[in-house]
Amino acid sequence: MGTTGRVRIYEVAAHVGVSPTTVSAAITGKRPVAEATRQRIEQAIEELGYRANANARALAYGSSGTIALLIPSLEKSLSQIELEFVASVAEAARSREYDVLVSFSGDDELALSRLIDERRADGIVLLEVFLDDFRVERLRALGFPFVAIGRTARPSGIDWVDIDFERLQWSLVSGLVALGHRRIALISGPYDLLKRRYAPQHRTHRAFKSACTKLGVQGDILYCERNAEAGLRRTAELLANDKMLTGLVVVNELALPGVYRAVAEAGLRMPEDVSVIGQCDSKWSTFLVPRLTAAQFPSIEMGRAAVEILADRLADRALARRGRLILPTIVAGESTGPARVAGSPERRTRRAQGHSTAGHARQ
Amino acid sequence: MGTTGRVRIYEVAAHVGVSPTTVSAAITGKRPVAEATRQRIEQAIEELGYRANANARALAYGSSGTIALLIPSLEKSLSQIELEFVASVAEAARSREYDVLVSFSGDDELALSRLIDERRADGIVLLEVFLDDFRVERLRALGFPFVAIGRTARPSGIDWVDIDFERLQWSLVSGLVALGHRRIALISGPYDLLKRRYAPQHRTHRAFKSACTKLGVQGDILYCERNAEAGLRRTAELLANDKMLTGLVVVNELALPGVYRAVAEAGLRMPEDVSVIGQCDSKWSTFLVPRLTAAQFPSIEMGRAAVEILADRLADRALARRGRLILPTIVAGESTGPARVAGSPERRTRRAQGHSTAGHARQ
DNA sequence: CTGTTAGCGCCTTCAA
DNA sequence: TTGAAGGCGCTAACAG
Repeated sequence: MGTTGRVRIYEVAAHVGVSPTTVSAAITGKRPVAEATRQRIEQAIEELGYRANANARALAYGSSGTIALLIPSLEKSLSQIELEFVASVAEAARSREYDVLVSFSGDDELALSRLIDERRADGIVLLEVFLDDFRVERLRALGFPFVAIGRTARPSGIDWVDIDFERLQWSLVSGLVALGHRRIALISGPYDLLKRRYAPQHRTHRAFKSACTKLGVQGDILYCERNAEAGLRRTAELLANDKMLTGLVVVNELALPGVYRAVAEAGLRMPEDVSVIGQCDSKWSTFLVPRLTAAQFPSIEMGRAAVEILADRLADRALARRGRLILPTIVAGESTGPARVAGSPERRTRRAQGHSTAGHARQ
Repeated sequence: MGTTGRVRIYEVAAHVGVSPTTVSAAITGKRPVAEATRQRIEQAIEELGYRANANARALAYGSSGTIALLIPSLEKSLSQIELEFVASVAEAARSREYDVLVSFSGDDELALSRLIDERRADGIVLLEVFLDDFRVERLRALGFPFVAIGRTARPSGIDWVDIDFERLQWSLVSGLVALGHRRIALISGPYDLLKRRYAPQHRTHRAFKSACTKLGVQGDILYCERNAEAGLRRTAELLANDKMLTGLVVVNELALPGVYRAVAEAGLRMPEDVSVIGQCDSKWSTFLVPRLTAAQFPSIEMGRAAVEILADRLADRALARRGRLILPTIVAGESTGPARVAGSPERRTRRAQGHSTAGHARQ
């Protein structure tokens, strides 16, 4: 089946004794075909193993049945979160009969041009959006169908899917505060990204600060490169400089392993001495729970939603622009309050006592 | 630039005052064009923002400038390793001016047909190869260009890139034995995959057994589903049933977190009581070292090699078939010999003593 | 209901 | 060195 060298629609037509047009009609269903002929055509297609050439069809249709996933690499390494998007978008696209072109682009200008001007994709799913994003502006100006995962400062005119940062940070911070934590820190991405107005970071910071203010606790922000080494080094500094700190909110997935180790190497226990909440992919969280409370990044849900919106738009240009906020699921680990009442310098003294953590003994 | 609605080669030709043929010639360079005209053409292309329609070009050329990455999902979840392939293949392909179509296929028959019969891709990179693989057979029968990441039982007639399992297992097992371990286990994937003749698993088992035999140590094999929960449960059973076990070789990346936790929850220390060597992605290994010795899975190197071979073949059909073995880099953690001389039942007694692991105290 | 004609946008003969 | 004509394989518009 389909193992044949080169079967065109002409071969099928000749085999049945009709014109190529009729075969085309039978396949696309865009015009009526007599039941008898349609059956003979279908049989011939089966026998000859015919499949329409996608390029010829794309040329005739003016569209390629392909959506592109544009992933600018912020730095060299990809987080698990970003990679999960690929899988979820690919799967969602497949169920709607779209192919997926991935573009890990360093040069967005060129990549966009390939996709749009060369007509390689009918629509685009955009990752890693900035508050001011030239890609978004350009796509909107062109009227090219796209969905942003993340959103610009004023996203009213576009389709997007994003995390509900406000509710997420409120939920995380208020959770720590309810447990008795009074001094917490946000371990974020590098300052450079913030300066470039990387949207998730901006919204996270604003939401974190806002939550801390409303709840009356001190919340500092630590900038940290997106890798484990930086996480280790920066967190070690943080813990050494601020002995009153008892709660960490980590939104830098790639740094998380380092944070984890820094806490351990400082002789502190999780969660008794320091409670850590991490926003990360579900695989990491599986690993880190029960010591960690994890906000599981909803890559799969977001990827699916993006493709759904994009496919709808490709099918019908008349839709209103859509935005969708998604709240990550929070998997509660063994978070507890600080071992001593926060405010006393007791936290670090436990270190000298050399207590055991074997077996993750609870209480 | 390139922001224009629809610029065809005709527009460029008209703008310059030559025929489309000449413009085409200037672009492809497949026939001489006067220097003066070529310059005017290039300027017009720049001004008008012209880019050749990829579908039309593909139709005329008979090839699409696209390679496909075919990723059968063995189970639901993708390991970090598999996902790294996507990134490395995409990057390598980009530098050779190929687009990458990803296909996370459940139904390979259909996916292959889309790619080959519908001419969506010029070549294929195949992941997750089995010893007998119908995809390989079919692609070979068709003479369709492809590179397998992994290899069939007798891969002489195909292009492939694979791990050097023999040398890897020898190196891992002999390393443990040199440290004094006499009883070790391989934590592998599920039995189902082995039965289906999943190639990496077969080769790993054979190499592991062979190394154990040559070195005169007992090496058992534990089958384990590819997720953290199974890793935890199965490893806990293993440790409980075999108190003499002191060394683990884990080739199941998705189970590794569970293995790690099982060791901790059994009250055993790594590496003093149990030495663990894991074959996993570099991000995991960053997290796990220093307690773990890691064989870093060379996804990036393999992805690059695959694209390189494939691109060469697409450029020139006359090449001899190529195979390439790659040996993972081994990052040595704190592996040590067993705490007591192997052979005595001492390993487990340490548990009752309730010693501390705080700060990963060395010695 | 079906066939003929024309065109999607590019490339490649073949003449000039 | 250049242009005109024809084709890649399919679909859309128009007759019949």
